[in-house]
Amino acid sequence: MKRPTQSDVARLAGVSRATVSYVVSGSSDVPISAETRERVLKAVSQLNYAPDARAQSLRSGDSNTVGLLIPDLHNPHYWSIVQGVEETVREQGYDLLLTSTSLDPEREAQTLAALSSRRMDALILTLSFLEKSKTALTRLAANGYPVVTLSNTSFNVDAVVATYRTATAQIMAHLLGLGHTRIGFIFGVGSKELATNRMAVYQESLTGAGLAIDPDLIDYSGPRIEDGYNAAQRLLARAPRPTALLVINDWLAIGALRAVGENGLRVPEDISIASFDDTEMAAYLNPPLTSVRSNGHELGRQAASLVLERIQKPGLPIRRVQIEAELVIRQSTGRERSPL
Amino acid sequence: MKRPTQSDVARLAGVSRATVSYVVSGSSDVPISAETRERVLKAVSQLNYAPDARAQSLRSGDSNTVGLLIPDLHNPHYWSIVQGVEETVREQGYDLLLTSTSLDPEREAQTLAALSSRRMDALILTLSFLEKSKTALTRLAANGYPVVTLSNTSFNVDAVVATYRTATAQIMAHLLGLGHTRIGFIFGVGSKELATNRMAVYQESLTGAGLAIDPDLIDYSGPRIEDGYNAAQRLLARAPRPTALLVINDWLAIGALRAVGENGLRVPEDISIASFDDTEMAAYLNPPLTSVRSNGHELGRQAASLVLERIQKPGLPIRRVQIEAELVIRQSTGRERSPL
DNA sequence: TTGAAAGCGGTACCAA
DNA sequence: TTGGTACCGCTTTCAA
Repeated sequence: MKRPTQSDVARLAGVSRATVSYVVSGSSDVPISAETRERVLKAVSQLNYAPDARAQSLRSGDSNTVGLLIPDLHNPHYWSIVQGVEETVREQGYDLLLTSTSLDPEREAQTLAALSSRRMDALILTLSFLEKSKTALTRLAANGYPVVTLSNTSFNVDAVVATYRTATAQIMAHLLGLGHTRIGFIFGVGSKELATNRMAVYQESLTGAGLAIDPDLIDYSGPRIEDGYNAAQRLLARAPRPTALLVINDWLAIGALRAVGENGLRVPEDISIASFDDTEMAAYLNPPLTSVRSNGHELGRQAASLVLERIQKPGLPIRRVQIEAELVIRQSTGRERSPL
Repeated sequence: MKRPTQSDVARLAGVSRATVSYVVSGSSDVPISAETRERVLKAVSQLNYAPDARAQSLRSGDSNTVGLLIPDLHNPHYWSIVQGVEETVREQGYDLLLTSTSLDPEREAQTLAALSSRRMDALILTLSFLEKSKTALTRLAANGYPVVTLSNTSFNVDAVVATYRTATAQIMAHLLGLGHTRIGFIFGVGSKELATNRMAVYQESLTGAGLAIDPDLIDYSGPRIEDGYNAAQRLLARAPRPTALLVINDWLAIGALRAVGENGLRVPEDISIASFDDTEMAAYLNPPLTSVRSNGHELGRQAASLVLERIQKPGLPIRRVQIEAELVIRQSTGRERSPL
């Protein structure tokens, strides 16, 4: 049993396909007699007809769909981005095509190409492998196709970027100010290209304070919550152990928090923990997490707005929205006073 | 600057459109001379041509897209479902169209209708408002369209359901066995239709133990983390306060955990907390959460597999996969011993 | 081995 | 106020 088409409706109502189209689309500029409209509508509901969005899209040129590429569905920070995007595009009558690359560089490039086939009205990308995806991206954006990236790229497309420089300097100053001199860094990021400036500021702050950079205190882990746990375990096994842990995101910080607890250490009395993202749960953890707020939800909303606006006005110049991350101090950081 | 079409490639390569189609699709059953293929491929890359997926879909009948409807993007449980689905469909070469209804009954029904227009190859639905969405759903599934629901419905479609009965009875027995007689229930669920059996078992267990059902101990809250926090605050304000809190999901449990902490109570010494879902973070919270595992990731995978299989074999009988939720006891529950 | 042409299900212009 | 029809970009017979 096939789905009914416009023709089926037309036949049943005894009108032409054009008339069905007029009635169904409700275009007010084509006058249709009340009587005809009635008949068509009856046929529509009788057959349970719904126009084929693909055909409409093919003909009209737009698909009412926005594509979103996310590196990793495990990280709550990305969820909040998705939320922001989904909300915003939906408000404007668009649907969301979601793709994740599972942090696989090959897949990221492939996916970019695949997305191009779908002729969506716009694309929102949180790229992880900038170098690798460069060609595909520039190709996509070449003809003024609405694309916005949420990564700190230098590509010639609209961008919404969270800038971590200042906030990272602040969190380091905060920790240093509390007397911490051995600050571990759990750097579990999908691709190192991504958070380089946070790493840079971490190191600058250390040397700026006259401290040496101890490679043993930097742990490159995976992106899963247990990776954060394991990284923290490794770091805590150092002697002397770090008295503060900077964690690349809240998700891993949860794992770190657990590891710390299992080692019989209290936060913040024995060890301080600070992280990035400040996702919704950060304030509710035990203890509430000191975190650098990057506000994924807002990033998502901004990105969606930008790209939706570009659909309307293709002539717009390239825009670059900076959202300053902001340090939120809670109870997971405190004065250094552990005997070691 | 428009995107190049098949015709453009054909013209540049000096062949017919059909030939381009053959080469691009790489269909081995149509022999193409190496020389021609070469020419076409060169034209393709020169023009940067990518076939229009909408046209392909319109013509060939399938869209390689699976739709997923989720009630609430805030709840991590749903995220794990999304993950499972996304992974699975992607493995099979499908894309994912994600829609959330933000727990709005009207939107749920509308969305269902809208999804129907898109002629996706299959639909995976986690409905919240069963009664309200009934018509739209049955209409959708009417013609053997591949639909699977993750809700405990009686509709005549494939279903993957987590059954909570046994596990809920177990968790109640667990709490009761620990000596708790005042067990609060934070019931922050999008739609009450959904978790009725958990509520039923909660009440049955109470009466089964010779305990009265105290309506003051049941808090109907919202689905956000702060709703869990507020609900717990309200419950803790009762006199005498509950000595255990059963929370409808991990997300709200995080909020509850915080509220408990702010009241100066220790978990589990002063109060026990147990919840549902056992999302990834449950084991890492402080203390690790006793939770009923419903395994969203697995639910998502199963649902996707089911529906993908149905695409292949439309004749399959309706299937109903039950996944038994399973009690995972951790450190957030302990013996009742508070002086009150 | 390649090309011509008929659709897939709509939209929108032009005529009637 | 309604109908005829060209076309969106592709796939797939059928012929050549």
